[in-house]
Amino acid sequence: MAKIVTGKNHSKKEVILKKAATLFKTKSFSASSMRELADVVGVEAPSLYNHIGSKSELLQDICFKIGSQFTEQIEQISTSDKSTVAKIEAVIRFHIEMMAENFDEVYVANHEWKHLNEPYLTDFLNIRRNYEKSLMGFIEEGITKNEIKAVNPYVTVLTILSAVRGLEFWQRNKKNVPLHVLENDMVNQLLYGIV
Amino acid sequence: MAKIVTGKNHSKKEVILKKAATLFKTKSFSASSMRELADVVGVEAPSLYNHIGSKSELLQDICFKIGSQFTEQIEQISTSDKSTVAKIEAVIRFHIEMMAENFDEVYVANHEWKHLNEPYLTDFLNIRRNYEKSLMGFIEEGITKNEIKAVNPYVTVLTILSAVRGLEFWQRNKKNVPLHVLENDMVNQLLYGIV
DNA sequence: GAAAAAAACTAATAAGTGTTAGTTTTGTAA
DNA sequence: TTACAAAACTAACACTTATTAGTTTTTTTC
Repeated sequence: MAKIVTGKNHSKKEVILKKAATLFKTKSFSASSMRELADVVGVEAPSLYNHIGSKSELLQDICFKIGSQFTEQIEQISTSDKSTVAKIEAVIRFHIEMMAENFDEVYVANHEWKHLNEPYLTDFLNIRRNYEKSLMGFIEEGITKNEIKAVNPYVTVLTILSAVRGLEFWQRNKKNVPLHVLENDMVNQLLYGIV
Repeated sequence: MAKIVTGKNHSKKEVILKKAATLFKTKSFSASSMRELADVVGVEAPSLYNHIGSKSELLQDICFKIGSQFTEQIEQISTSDKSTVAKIEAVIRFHIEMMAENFDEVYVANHEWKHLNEPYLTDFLNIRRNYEKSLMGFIEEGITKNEIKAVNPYVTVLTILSAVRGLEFWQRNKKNVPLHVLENDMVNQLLYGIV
């Protein structure tokens, strides 16, 4: 009889969630089966249900855990006394660090949210929309204060968020390009350009 | 007995491919069934097989059609006599236009290539790697010629490609932000920054 | 209009899906 | 040791999956 091995400070559900994130990232949510997940966890598929409610619930937990971490952070940056440019920089750096530390979960939240059921799908999209609004607020504030060029705030938010989201492709080159180089160069390009 | 309606200059396979791209974009490749596709096409599922080889083949066709369009374009830009900055700008603008004109296919190629079977998966990744190398060549050339700051070329490529890939999120806001504004502002931010 | 080819159909297959029921084993407290 | 709960197991269900076989209908060609 196999057993779920839990490290210290990790419930069995957390172990399952972590392995699910890795599986969903690698194979996508829909193409991942509960039997495959069970294999990775080292247990028979039905045994998973002693710890989790459903396959959907796994996706929900991953997406909202990441979602709330980002929300929390941007609220903290909002209420700080940084300059607007420094706020934007802080957002970019936080994205990069989240990507570095919670790659699988962030990847899944970014790519597989589409498979959330209602009402979670709507909730998740609202969280994201609010996040984008906060960041857009920084941009607008920066333009008002003449700290930032008169650009279209929406396009700027789109560009920044897309750029940091693309960090998933960096993973394979981790060794060649260390984190701090990536962080500094990306911040510099997005804020000051390359020309 | 239902029938596949083909507009002029479109084979029945092309009709299926177009609808498949839309379906795969909306629901993801794995979560899309041949029965759903058949529904959209207006025919029973087995009838599709008179025109296509398999579900996988649909994904292959979509990915490689888009892949070769990008490859062709970057080769053309490579052999042009533009300045390096102008070359980079041309790449960004081409991405935006491709996204605007072939949204579904580009989206699927960007998101669902993971589900390609071998040897197609390897081939596709090679195509992408070569594309990235070409773009990286422009950056390196620009640095050598002092037209571009001394940045890390890999990070720059990553940032640019991620930004343009993120245009998929722009679709919903098409009406508020017209294409030429998006194009100009994104080019400007990536080349000249926002500060 | 007859013959051939293309493209639709129905029926079926084998494999895989998430999940439940019921049972047995394991770990914990008294 | 005994009782109880947690967590594993096997077996099974109801469905869905891509795809094939075989047949019928439609379209094209002469």
